[in-house]
Amino acid sequence: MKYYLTTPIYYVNAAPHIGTAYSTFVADLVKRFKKMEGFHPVVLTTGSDEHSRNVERAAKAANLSPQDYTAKMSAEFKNQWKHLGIDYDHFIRTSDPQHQETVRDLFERCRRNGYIYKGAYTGQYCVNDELYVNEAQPGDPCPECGRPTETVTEENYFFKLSAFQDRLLELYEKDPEFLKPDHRRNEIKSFVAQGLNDLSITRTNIPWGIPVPVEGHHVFYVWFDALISYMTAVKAEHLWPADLHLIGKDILRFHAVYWPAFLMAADLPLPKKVFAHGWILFEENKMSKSRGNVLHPGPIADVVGIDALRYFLLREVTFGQDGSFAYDALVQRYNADLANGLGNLASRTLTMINQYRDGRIPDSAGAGHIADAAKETTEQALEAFDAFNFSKGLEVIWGLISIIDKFIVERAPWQLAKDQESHSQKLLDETLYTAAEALRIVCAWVYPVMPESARKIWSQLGMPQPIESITVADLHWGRLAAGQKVGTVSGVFPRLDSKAIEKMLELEAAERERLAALFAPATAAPAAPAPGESAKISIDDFAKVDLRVGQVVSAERVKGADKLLHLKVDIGEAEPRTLVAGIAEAYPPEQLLGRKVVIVANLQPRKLRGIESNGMIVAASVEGGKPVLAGFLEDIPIGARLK
RNA sequence: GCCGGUGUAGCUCAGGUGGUUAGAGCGACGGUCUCAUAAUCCGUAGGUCGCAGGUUCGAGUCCUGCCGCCGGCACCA
Repeated sequence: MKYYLTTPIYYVNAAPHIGTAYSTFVADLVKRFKKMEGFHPVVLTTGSDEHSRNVERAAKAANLSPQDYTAKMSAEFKNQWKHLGIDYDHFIRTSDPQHQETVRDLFERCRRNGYIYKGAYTGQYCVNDELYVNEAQPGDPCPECGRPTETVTEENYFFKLSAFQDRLLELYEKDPEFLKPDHRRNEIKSFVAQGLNDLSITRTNIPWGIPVPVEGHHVFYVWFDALISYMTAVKAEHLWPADLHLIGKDILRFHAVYWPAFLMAADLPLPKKVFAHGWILFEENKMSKSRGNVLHPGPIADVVGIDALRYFLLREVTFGQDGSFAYDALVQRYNADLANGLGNLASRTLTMINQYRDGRIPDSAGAGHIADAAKETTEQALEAFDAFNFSKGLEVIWGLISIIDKFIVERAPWQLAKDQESHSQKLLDETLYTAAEALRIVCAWVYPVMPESARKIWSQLGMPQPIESITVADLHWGRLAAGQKVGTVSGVFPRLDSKAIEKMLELEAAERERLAALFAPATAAPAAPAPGESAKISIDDFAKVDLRVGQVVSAERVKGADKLLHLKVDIGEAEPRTLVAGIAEAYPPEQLLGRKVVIVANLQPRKLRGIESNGMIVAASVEGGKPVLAGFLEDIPIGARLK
């Protein structure tokens, strides 16, 4: 039976980081595990999502054509995955020519079934997130990224998403396996239950995209073209539907709502499962470009090894929930679990076989209670891995390592070796066989998570069969052949010292420089404004903004809104200005009383929650962080203008 | 504001349908063996099980209220 799984098709506006690597590591693990379980073929698709106005602009900023820019970016992804040992089968680029055909086919199918219509859209659009902001006013910032939205008016094709509300709800209800983890399914259920709006799926005036059939000047909306790449990749092999889409929680809605609706509309089979994992935080904080705390997998892998990074992420983070990466936690877990645990067990077991049995696996059935423990371990680990609960599975497997270590101490083979009595020698045989056989089983279990390290231990055990071909049958006790010659013993996980962290920090800094250089605008080119950056303005432009010093005279929360404060600010006019500011989460109202703040005095009035806001309070903010108000160190009279 | 989740030893977390002294791993401390990567193994850790009530012979385990944290939606920057 085949098994087809996918990673997200990664958006090419940033180089791969530890978050994208995480998704991809898990996909690689699942692929190897499913192979062990006997699925055939097991096929993994990854790729790059390359269309959109934003990509087009980024390309322009780098003084490259979209083709060249995306080629460079997708090559970077491919290089990273190669460097990280990812065993993927297909790398699909949404700009691949064969992909156009699939997209058009999907569109035609939907249209033939009556789920596409032409309509006009006027509204706010965020270039950065490819997002239409339905209820936004002109000039409003994007709810996702905070960048200003742009007003667009387009005649577009719409997808009748609203027609699928019931069928989607029925899907979630009838097939709980479709969407995991459970709490994500509940979120999506309540989202869909609130009602769905039709979706504009084409764009005009963007040359960089897949042209809509017949309509030369339309291209497809990036999500309409991206999701279907999962099908393009395996069209020739007829592997659709996918058995698993691994995604991050940030793109859940596209995969759990839009995607199945598109497929329903086209009369195509639905994927079997969508699993949304959480984010990898850096020491409890969200990683983001603007915070400058994005970590990359290469520098970490170069110091501790790819496998150790994989192990850490999978063991430390409960799959499906957010998890935290920290250098010291990585080093600690490496030393405790890999060096002292698995590495040391392999080392002591193989060394004893060399010393006491001349490097040959002794003839014995092994100790029964350890065989039982191994069987129990396998059962529990299988259950955990099948449920995508990798941290639990690894915990169970490490439990067996602990049992063997204890068993070795109880039997004290170094004592038995001194006694030439046949009883002792037989017990020594049994002890060594037991340890080696249990190690073999642990090693087989470790393979999907840490392929290279498992391969090393496997070969040190002298196993004739390549580890890539093992199956669940190899997890049974007694498959280790007596008389087999073990290989040369060498440490698989050398202990790390504190210098490892310094080294990783150094390499991370170097990696950031490399990536910055790679994606920097070409030096000779005139610097076009990139998204998030600002174009230069003249002093006259600046003079248009009336910034004033004001003093807060009253502040209260706006009922029914978490983030809004209703403020009255004295800026030296007859009456204090009334304004509404989204700073309630950062500043309790009483803390603001009497505070001097900076106000944009000539902003167009706007009603928020029924209160007319006449101006704006100036605050600095970072993505995902709370706003911080601008203020003055010296005293300054109310009403003073900033210029 | 609405909906959902969650709050247990320094850290990460287990603790179906309520029942003797609340557990594991890691870290820390003490001890031990010597095959092994100063590893292993053994022992110790006295934690108001968020707070306050309630049901019950008996509650981390059920109910109510409150507080904190997280997520989704709304709202918003």
